[in-house]
Amino acid sequence: MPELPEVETVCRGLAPALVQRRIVRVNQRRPDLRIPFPVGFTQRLSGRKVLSLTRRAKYILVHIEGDLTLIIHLGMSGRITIHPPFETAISPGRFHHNVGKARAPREWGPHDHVIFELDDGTLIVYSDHRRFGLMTLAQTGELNSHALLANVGVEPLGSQLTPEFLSAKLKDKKSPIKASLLDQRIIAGLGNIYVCEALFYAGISPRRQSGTVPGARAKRLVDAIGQVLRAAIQAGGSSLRDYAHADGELGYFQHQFAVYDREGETCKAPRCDNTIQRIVQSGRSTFFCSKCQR
DNA sequence: ACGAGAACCTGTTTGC
DNA sequence: TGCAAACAGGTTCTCG
Repeated sequence: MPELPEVETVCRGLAPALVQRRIVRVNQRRPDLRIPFPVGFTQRLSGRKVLSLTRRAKYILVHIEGDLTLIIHLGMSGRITIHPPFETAISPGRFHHNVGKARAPREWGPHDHVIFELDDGTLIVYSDHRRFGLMTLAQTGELNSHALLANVGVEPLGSQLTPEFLSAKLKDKKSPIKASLLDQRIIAGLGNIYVCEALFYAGISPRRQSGTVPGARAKRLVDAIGQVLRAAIQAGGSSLRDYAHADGELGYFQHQFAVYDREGETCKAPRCDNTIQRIVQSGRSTFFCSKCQR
């Protein structure tokens, strides 16, 4: 899934299609994703106008008139695609453009779980084959206290992520720094890829105890996190297997990772000939250079 | 209270 | 070639 840069990219891609449009119909094709859809999900959205889109951590927040916000999480494999009205389905999951003709009745693929129809005929399709994603509704005015958002930490690209803040959070922790950076209650939005990448650029071993990071290392880490995330957003998010841009293109940008998924390959640091290692930390792959990261 | 591991689910890749 | 195991961007629950 999408980590913060991918979610940000989806948000930005979705906004022009959604904002100021009215949702005319919602086709909810199963009772749940990771969690059940809320009662009245389709009815509460139908006929309402979308005011704006924002992102908090890895959540997409679709703000809708009438104090309503649609909260979307893409999980590991969630995608959102935009299908303009002139597009016609040729088979489940495949499309071609057919300008000027009415939309043909279409079949949906087994993983197309929610289809939003907008007042200009555009379809917004949420697909998620692993179903680790979720959608729910909240009152816009009470978003910050919503169970899903109440405990998320600071935005890594916001002004709140400072070396002092991070130092204070890590000070008494014994767990490896890798685990702390994945903890959404501290920094919201980092995932497995960008944690590996940020630790590499900061020159910090993923195995290092969190409590030994405060100080100069925390400064390097904050800088590295910002640098890595900004670069990824600039590049339009990293396209991996299950991720597509909001416009539905598989527009394949091959992100150049320094360490992620590069086990056995040579370290990219200027004068390093070391081999990237893969280890498993709390059940997830970590990639790092044991010479550059201490 | 904390941290590691399992569970949730399906598809793809890897290894024997 | 074929089948089974391992693995995948995340979150949340349980157990020690």
